[in-house]
Amino acid sequence: MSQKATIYDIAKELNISAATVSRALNKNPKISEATRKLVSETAARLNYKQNKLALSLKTGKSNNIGVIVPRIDSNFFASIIRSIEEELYPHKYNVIICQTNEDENREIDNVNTLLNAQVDGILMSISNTSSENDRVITKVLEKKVPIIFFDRKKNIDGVSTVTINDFNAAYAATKHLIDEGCKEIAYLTGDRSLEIYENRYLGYCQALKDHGLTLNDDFVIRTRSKVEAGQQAVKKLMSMKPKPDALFSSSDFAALGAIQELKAQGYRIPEDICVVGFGNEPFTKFMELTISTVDQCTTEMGKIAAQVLLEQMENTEVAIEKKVVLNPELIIRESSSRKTK
Amino acid sequence: MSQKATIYDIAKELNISAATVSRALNKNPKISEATRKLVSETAARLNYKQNKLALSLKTGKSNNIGVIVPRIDSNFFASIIRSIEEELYPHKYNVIICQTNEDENREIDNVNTLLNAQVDGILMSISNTSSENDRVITKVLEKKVPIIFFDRKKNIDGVSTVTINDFNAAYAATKHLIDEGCKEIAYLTGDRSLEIYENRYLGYCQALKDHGLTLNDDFVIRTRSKVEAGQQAVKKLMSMKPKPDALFSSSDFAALGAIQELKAQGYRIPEDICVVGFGNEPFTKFMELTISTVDQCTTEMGKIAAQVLLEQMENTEVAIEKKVVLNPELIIRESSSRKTK
DNA sequence: ACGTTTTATGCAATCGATTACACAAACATA
DNA sequence: TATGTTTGTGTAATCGATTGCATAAAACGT
Repeated sequence: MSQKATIYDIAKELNISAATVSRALNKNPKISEATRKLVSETAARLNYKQNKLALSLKTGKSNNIGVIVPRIDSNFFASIIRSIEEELYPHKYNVIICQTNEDENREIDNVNTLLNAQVDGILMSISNTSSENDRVITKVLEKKVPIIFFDRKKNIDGVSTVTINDFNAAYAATKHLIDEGCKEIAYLTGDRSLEIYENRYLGYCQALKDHGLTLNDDFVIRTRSKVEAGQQAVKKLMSMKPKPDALFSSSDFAALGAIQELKAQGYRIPEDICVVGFGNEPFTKFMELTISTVDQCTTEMGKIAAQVLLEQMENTEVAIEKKVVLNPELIIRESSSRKTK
Repeated sequence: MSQKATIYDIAKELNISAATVSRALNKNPKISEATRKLVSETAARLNYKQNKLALSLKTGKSNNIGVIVPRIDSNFFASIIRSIEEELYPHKYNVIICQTNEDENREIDNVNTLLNAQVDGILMSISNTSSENDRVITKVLEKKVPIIFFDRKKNIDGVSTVTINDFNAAYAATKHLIDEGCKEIAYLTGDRSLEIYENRYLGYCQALKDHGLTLNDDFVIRTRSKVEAGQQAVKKLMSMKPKPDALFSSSDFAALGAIQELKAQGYRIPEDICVVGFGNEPFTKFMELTISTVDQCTTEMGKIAAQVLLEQMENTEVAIEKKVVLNPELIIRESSSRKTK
């Protein structure tokens, strides 16, 4: 009986037309008070729920937006997604999430799925830099579906981006280490084909240069964002001569692994070697030895990305291209504070 | 030009009917090879994407499922959601996420929004126990939309659930503390109007009883899942006489706060007091002093919840009610290991 | 009492895809 | 040659809601 009621069911029940029911439910002033009341009572009685699919088909607006990230079970992305959902909720948009697992094919598939689903916009943190990828993004733009990159971006005409200033962040972190008296600063980098990692690398290099230190290529180690990878990196680094007296990691997880391995090898932190991570993962402030890191303003990033998207969805005609760059904050904690010790 | 192409655009282009185009795209064998080729070429050229909204309206299946959680930026929920998405992805379902922030009205609103959006099923971790809530769930069931509770459930006829055995977990944790020689075991509890917390409490009580210890009500403290709350609780507990010699917390965060405060007060862990948390948050194994905790098998929970939902979506007629209970694992680490020390 | 507004409602097209049914053309069979 | 069968397409209805246009009924003016 109660299954899914439509406006036709209500219309039949009351012997009126579906058009009248539709108008009554939408509080169209042309409908008499008496009818409106009858309709809304009947709707409630039949457990009527408006079918948004039908509405979307008619209006061409699904009120769904898609979010594509490498994975959601990382504090960074989870926090951004939370923020996006919070920002979009009052505007009645639903959030569809897709994970790529850093897989190019899945990324492309996700974009196509979202287009098929007729999302009104896409928020995306890209995970690879292939040109096949570019082609898909271009198709999105051709369909006038606004798309916005956050954090991990790529420069494509017409795509707005919301990122942090990775260069400045890395520069500040490196300078901080120099200020603490470190001279042999190693750097654990992520995949530099991604802009964020390239920019962090450049910030690191520039800070060294500006302070009269020379870049030692052996001190730059490609490290996955894993505890074990940090441990490995330290094993390699501490067998070099000279040894580093500071470590800047583009990942908090690698920084943690590094710290664990350093301690295991008997080094004192920050006395013998200072460590700074990146990401402000929750654990960095929970540790016995709190870890210095860079906060990536996830809440703000999600919020602003959503806002920029909202703007563009209202303004489908003009393709405004916005490039928002947030300024991340260097959080200095025990792992790199020699002076206050 | 390229905006959104429909099968009608393709039909016009080739001077054939939309029906033929539809059949060709669906590889209907009645369509000649020649036509099929022409159609798919034209579709590609026009950047055609099937409009799933129209399809969904026709078939009554949206291929979207909704996930409702208190918030997604917690490791627990993020990890479950990841698992759900991974499980549903091969089945071509999209995941719409909703956060309640533990707010009853928002929870109800989310359910209604999902119904309006015509989701094919709902996965939900409830955050309150009002009866208004019950009524809404009942309406979902009337519409034959399968709904499944995970972790935080509520007993409602026709609703399948996937949970962990909180009673056993708490029992095992408490017994472990007893085995370590603890006799005055305090317990930090969450909101006991939620089943999970009530069951953990009962497990704790039963373990005490079975081992000849008496329950001391003063040792049971309502504590939010926050570091600060754990600190507060310890301040209260350690000023009692007798003091506890063990602490079982229903939250890892509270356990962490407790440990910090205990150390600040000069207590040794686990020598003076043992601590066990709950949740297996990432930081528990990263700490200098690793924290014993209960793993809630998030990956499995998400996976199984998704599987149960898939089953029920295929079987809309028969309302199978499944109650899956996973067995969580007690992970013993340094914060409660006296013997191995 | 008759034209003119106003008010409230119905009709029918539309959004984009699917599909039962109909049917023409080509080919096979008797 | 007449009839049956196969093959490939087209016609039109359908999913559920909205909305421009038409119109009947009521209210009003003179």
